[in-house]
Amino acid sequence: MQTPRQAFLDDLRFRGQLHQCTHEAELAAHLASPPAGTPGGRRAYAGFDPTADSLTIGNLVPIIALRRFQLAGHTPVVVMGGGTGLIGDPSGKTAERTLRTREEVDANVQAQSRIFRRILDFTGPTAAVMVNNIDWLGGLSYLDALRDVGKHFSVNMMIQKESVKERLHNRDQGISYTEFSYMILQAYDFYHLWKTMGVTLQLGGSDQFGNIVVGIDLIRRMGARDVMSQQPWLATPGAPSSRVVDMPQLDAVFGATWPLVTKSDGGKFGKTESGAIWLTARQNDADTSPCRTSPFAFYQFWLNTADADVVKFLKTFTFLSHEEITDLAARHAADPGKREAHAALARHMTELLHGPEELEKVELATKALFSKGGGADGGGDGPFVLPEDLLSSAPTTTHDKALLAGQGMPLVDLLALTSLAKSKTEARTNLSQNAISVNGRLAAADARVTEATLLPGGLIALRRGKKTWHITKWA
RNA sequence: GGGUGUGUACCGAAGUGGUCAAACGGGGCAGACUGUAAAUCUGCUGGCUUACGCCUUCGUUGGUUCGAAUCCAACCGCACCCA
Repeated sequence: MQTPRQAFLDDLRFRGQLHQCTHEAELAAHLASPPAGTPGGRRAYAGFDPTADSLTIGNLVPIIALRRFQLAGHTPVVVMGGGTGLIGDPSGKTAERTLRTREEVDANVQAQSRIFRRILDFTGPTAAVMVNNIDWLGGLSYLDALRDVGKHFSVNMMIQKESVKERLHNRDQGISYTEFSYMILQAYDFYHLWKTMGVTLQLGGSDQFGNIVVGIDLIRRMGARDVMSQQPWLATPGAPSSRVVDMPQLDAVFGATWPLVTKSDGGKFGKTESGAIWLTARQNDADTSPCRTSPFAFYQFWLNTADADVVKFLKTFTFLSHEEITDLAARHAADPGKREAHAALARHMTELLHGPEELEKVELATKALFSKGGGADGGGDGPFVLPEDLLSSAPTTTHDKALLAGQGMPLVDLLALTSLAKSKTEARTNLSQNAISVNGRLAAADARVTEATLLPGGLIALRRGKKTWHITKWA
């Protein structure tokens, strides 16, 4: 019987989340046997770039990987790139990045930490640790860095790296010395975490494998000195020591990567027509304005996962057990139309990021808007009931109530003022195609809105197609 | 610095004096069918107009012409080659 700590890698493998891994067998053994007196197990880290004040679902994979690590009985370490974020990672980027100011980066680090507190457990023996690499990179002197760190890097090796090579051979988009050095900083991060906190594993996306290996290399080189001074956590009696006899502890440093998330239709994961899917709805807890991605939109994103992707996403993103996932996959195969797997995915993710209360609201709204005979598609019987969530998630505009007096105004004119149509012509097109509903009822091409159209609260709810809503307020 | 190309709508790409709001493909939006999928089919895709039609647009600015995306000039951008 495996212990949870051992099972970490197998879990990742089941979920298709193990792409590359250094010394897999040794890593498995390493995870299985943390030294006595360390209830927190082993320590692994993943880095995050504070380029925005929130994270998108593209960033979800590393957070979830850390949480899996934690659930397996180990200690996750979140490294906020407050320092590296000032530089910018050239991986996968075709153009030099714009530099952020230090204030921007600091603010982003603060804002993002909410998300980590939500998913990771910061209490108990395996309490997650959050650190900011500005704390050690910020104080690094240029000369010291060149002497102590830079000496271990061969430029010949660095220019072989894919992320750099691409930019070197691109005639009109070169790479600055700044971004070229990014690799060194990331490697130094790993070294620093290893030395001061005993972090022995770095997790990252497959595009990070090169950087991770460079970090491992650096630890082997710089660490040779440190071993001599007998760092206590390096004395790991249970650790495998077969590889390098004279320097066993230095061998116990690992990297593992997951594959980049792809969609079956080749589209970019995490992007919709209306932009990226964010993990938070608001700028901060005090903010009440609708922005980012509402819980409703978040839920809908997952619910609309393509059939071909749904099982993969369950494996990648949820903490459901292998049995539950296998079961859902079977049910999905048996009756795709029922969309049980989609619903489970959407529920799980929404609850994880937004909590049970929000999930409940979102599900009510979904039911009201989409189920047959619900408020939005009532088809004539009973008053239209506007789901509360729509008020906060749908785009809203305010208009002068005087426009509704008497004959009111043509619906065409109103649509052109909303996010639903860019011009009257477009509005007319939509109307003639029976795409527009007012307060849940299909609207005629020559329809007008009057005071009689108003819902309680002075609102009129417009819908284009099946899913696109716009709320108008009248005052 | 020299040469040769090239610039058309959201993107790609036809169009080389009137019949051009500009073929075709992709993308987008909507409808039908379904499951709030996928695939398929249909419509729309510069603006205003119930409509006839009108207005603005083919890198920019001028010019030739009754008439210019199309011809001329200058300028700007981009690509490749030479230095």
